[in-house]
Amino acid sequence: MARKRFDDSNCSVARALNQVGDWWSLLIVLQAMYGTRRFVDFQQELGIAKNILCDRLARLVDNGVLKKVEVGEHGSRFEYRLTEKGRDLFPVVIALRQWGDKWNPAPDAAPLDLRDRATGQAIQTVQVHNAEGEPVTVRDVFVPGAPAPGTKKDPA
Amino acid sequence: MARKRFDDSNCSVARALNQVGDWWSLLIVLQAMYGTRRFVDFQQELGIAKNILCDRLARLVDNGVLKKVEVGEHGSRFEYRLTEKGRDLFPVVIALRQWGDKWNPAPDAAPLDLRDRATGQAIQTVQVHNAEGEPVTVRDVFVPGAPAPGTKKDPA
DNA sequence: TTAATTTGGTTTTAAGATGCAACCTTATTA
DNA sequence: TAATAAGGTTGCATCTTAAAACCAAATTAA
Repeated sequence: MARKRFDDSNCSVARALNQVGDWWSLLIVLQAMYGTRRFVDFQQELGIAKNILCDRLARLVDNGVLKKVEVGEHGSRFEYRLTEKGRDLFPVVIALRQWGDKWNPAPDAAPLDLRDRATGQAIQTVQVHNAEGEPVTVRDVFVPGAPAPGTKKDPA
Repeated sequence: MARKRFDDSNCSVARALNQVGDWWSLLIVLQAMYGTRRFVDFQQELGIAKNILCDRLARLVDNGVLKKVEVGEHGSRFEYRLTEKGRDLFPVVIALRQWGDKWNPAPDAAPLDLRDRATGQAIQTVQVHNAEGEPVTVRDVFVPGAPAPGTKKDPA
């Protein structure tokens, strides 16, 4: 059977995953944030098959995450650049990267050292903040109107 | 050919995606954050096939994102609960959800209204902050030692 | 106490997705 | 003019996936 699609799910995480939730798409976005723009560069840096790269780039363009720009200097060459929608994935990618660095430290690579251009200092760990700006965990929050966790059925 | 695995990639995002980067895993984590713990509840709420759910739960347990707890009250029944590693995905999931709400607003569902238990107020949008606590975008940051974006090769 | 149901799985089977290699077309370079 | 690079497309073998059928143990209902 076909892989399930979530285009019309009423969960926005599911719909988001429909756009960037496969193996390669988010890595392509990550590479784009690192400055990669050209087909061959994506291919080499990610080690991705060309047909898959074609498909994913096209899909990301369709979804408005990337835009395909014909660069005139060399004739029919293209660049894939992040749109605002794509750049807006920055917190997602960074949060994921920090999670990976924390819980699956690289055997040989240093954790992400991302610095603010203005100050030269490292950025903070991405967290969820309440209205006062204090970090909160999943245990500190609730969804209005939803049953409290663990009380839905079969309350153990 | 088999799907490429990234267990030993030196990119922590790739390794993170190896653990929670497929379609279902992150949705399972999301459901777990909403309080779901039982096999059947995951199945019903996600509409996922049982064999896939089995596989993903086992994989998440293997990766230390969930733990499988035998609940004694009814004999051989189990609960799947988030570990600290799993709860630590909170900023990732929330950032993704907010991105989805912003760029692919639900046709019929309201955007996430997540509130701080202590204050009752809505949480903030997840952002990347510099050392001073000011939000930064992908354009405001750099990786020490890396070439500036767009200057690597074939500088257009 | 027997039958039906729930829970948590495994198996089977098809339709898709993936990776690799080969090929193709249009530019550019030698 | 030949060779190479960029950006794809096509075919094929192999995996993965989804759905439904099936299963066994533990409850619950009658």
